[in-house]
Amino acid sequence: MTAPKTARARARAELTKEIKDEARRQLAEVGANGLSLRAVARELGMVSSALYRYFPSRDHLLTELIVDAYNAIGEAAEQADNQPGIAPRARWSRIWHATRAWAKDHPHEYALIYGSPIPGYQAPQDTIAPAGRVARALINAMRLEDLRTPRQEILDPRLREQVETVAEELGVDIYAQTMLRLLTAWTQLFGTISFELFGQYVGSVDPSDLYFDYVTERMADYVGL
Amino acid sequence: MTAPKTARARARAELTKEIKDEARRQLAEVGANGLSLRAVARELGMVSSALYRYFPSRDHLLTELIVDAYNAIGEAAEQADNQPGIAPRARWSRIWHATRAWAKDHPHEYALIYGSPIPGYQAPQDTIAPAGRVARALINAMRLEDLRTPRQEILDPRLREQVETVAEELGVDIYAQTMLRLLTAWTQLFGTISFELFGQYVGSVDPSDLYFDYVTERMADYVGL
DNA sequence: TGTACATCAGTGAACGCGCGTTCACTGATGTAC
DNA sequence: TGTACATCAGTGAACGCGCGTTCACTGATGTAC
Repeated sequence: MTAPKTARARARAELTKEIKDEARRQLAEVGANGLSLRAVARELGMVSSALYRYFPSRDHLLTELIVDAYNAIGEAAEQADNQPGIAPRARWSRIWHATRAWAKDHPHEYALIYGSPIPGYQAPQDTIAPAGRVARALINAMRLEDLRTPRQEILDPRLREQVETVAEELGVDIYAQTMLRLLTAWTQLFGTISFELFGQYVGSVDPSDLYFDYVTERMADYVGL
Repeated sequence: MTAPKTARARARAELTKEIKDEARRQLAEVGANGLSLRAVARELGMVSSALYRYFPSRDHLLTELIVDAYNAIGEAAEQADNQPGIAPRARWSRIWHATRAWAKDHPHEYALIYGSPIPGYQAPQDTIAPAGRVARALINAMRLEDLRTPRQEILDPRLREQVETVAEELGVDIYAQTMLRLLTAWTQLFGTISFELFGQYVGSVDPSDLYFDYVTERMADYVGL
């Protein structure tokens, strides 16, 4: 976080970045499980043990890649929503499309965060906050009156409690039913992207561009936009 | 498919099953990428080369596990819907819950089919048919009048064509908009299960039982049940 | 401004391990006559 | 029913490969006085 001053610090920051970039490149070829420190070092013309000056272990490198990926997709979503004076429904649509675009541009990083968990790997706390950025962007796109629209739906009181806790933690004043619908739309967003990237739409809506447009609209309706 | 007659054939069928069972057991521990023929053989008290009498390669074994998993989750869905005289909406709900229950009971087999693609592995044609069984079960639960309810929704003609092709292949007379909503609900079903199993609901709707009930109902509404 | 010492990056060898697949082979089971 | 031959299952050794991590080390960069 502090600005690098010495040549050594600058070199360190640069090499750290190069290691992560090369690791990302390899991720795209062999997936998270195949990611090998030795191969990364080889590609950078270093000896494998040198990497241990930068990352204490393979898992630590993976964790950084995961956090970076959550932040990158979150930032893509936020960037799509940085234009002033746009109607909520258009903002919603822009966020959906930007999220999908990032995923299609970085399929293996996407798989790293929204695919199967890596066996033996335990996600540390650091991943939780960045993991919520896309969801947060979607909520931000909604007006207060959208969040507070009441609905006639039976709701189990224990489920209501669960979502009200989440809303509190997010610091959002949101009607429980709307929160649930947002949660469902959020699931739909990533479910649709995952199905597209992981090949489940082959033989039905593949290519999925039009279908994605369609779902974006349906889910905007669904959350009351 | 033919009944085993000779002792040799019986032994072969049994060992093939034992190999797959052991492979599934290991899948649960180390995931698809970690699945090792040598480890499977070791566990069965065989020498690793012996497995090549049963499966020509590791990829072939994986393919069989994938096909088996699709069939198992499909069968779970169908089994849930084999009781006569139940209303469509209840059938829908039973299928949703049975699918989730199978996934929770077999998280690693679920990840094998609905998680990130295995790098370097190419799914052969054999997986396509069994992959559709859950979707087919959902359609079967609906009445003809549910499938044919018209809706006032703008639909891109190219998207309409895409889904009408699917409907034809399925041999179902279904209104295009309803087909799309089914596709969305199908995505929601697996998106929700994946998010639950892959840990995305940690910190919000975890445990997810009540939330899953809720989504099941919302999606039944959504498809017009 | 110059020197002495501390910090750090990168090396190269080693440890201990695992993997998929091939191949020539032995011995048991099945088949045709 | 018995024999001769063909088929098949399983062995054990080998090929050629890759991995994460540790450790004692050299030499360059940074810091304090």
